[in-house]
Amino acid sequence: MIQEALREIKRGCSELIDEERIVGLLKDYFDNGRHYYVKAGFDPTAPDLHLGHTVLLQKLKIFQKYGAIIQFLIGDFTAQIGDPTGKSATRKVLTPEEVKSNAQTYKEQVFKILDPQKTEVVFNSKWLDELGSRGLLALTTTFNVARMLERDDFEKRYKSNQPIAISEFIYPLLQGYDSVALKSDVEIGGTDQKFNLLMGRTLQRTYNIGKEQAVLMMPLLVGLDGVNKMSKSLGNYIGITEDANTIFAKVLSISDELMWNWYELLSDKSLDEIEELRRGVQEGRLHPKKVKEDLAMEITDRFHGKGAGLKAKEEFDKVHKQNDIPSDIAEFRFDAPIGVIDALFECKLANTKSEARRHIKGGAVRVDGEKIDTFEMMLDKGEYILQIGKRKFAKVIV
RNA sequence: GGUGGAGUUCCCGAGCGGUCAAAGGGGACGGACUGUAAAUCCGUUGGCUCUGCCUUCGCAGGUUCAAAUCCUGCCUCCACCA
Repeated sequence: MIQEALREIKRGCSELIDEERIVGLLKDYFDNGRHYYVKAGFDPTAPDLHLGHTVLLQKLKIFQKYGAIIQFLIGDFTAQIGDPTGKSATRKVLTPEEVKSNAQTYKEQVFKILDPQKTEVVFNSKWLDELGSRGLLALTTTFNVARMLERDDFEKRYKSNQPIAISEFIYPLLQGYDSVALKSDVEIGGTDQKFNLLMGRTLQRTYNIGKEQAVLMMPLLVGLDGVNKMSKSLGNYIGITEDANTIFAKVLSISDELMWNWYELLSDKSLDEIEELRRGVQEGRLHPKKVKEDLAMEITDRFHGKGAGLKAKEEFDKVHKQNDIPSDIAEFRFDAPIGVIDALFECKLANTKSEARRHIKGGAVRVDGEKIDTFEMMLDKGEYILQIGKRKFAKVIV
């Protein structure tokens, strides 16, 4: 029982520190029904979650299955500093209203995965505000610069004479202090958080709270491009509030190779089931596309309710396999005959008229399914289906 | 506070008086091939009333027939020294 739980907990993780501690917690839960606390911190500056964030959420869900109470920490105080992951050090300070509204958004999105009954949403300003200068000073004396520089990012910047703000040194301390205040038993986070996560252990020891949190690190989800980590700024992401058809289509667009990684990190399927799928594909019994569709449907269902995935798949097949037009394309009406180029522009299929021309020249434009090769075509009274490429459609009524 | 360097089209990065809407790469978008996958190959990548015209090379002026390229001032970023 414990072994099975442990296996699920470790699934996909890149590193687990203090496995014995986890085993102990699980044992206590199975034997005595005692709950324990698993902490995960989130930044309130970016309330829109994408699939990358859900890797952690999936993991938290598994913990909930095995007796954990989740401490869903919203770092409203620490957001004022900004985690020093190499980017710009200064950040916009959020107003309390903004934090509140972002937190609300979080809750709505997060509870699509987590069980609210087993989750506590907490804000670190609660105890960090109270800490005061005195407390902060005390906190800083527990650590020293040399050790702070052990952190990869700091070390690199220090050696290459890049600036490091003092406040950036404070950040890991505060995050670690969160674990002291919350008395967390486990903290999970991305691999990029290793230093901060370990700080929680160190400080729990320093402050003598009688336990040291285990640390579970998850790899960063690789984005749609198959190369970089999923991030909004790189545009290789799937937002969990995106519509069902988009989510489905985006998942289906990842490479077969990446699919297995996503299965491990995002699917509710057991490791055995996934292994079986993999073998099936290897032996040619299963078409990789079919396997990927299942994953796409599972993920779509997760955010849009059961059945949404299947619907999205049907819509997808309708558009692509049968070369049919989608069922919900935008309609545009014009009072007078209009040239194709203007029509493409007005229907927003092309951002500029020059772009419209280029697409025609490149053979990408179809009117009612017929490829056109002239700029001069006029759309007289009637209905037309305009199309650029395979997926951009518009209906024109003159 | 002092000294030196840099700001180019979505990004990186060449260009250093005309042949520059600006090399090359990346990304993006289109085409072929497929499973609208990946990989690969090809094309496009400032705007428009499109064989031409207009606006772009940090900002503002100036020199010149002609400037991204030269000069002046300003702004911003960075490095080194203090």
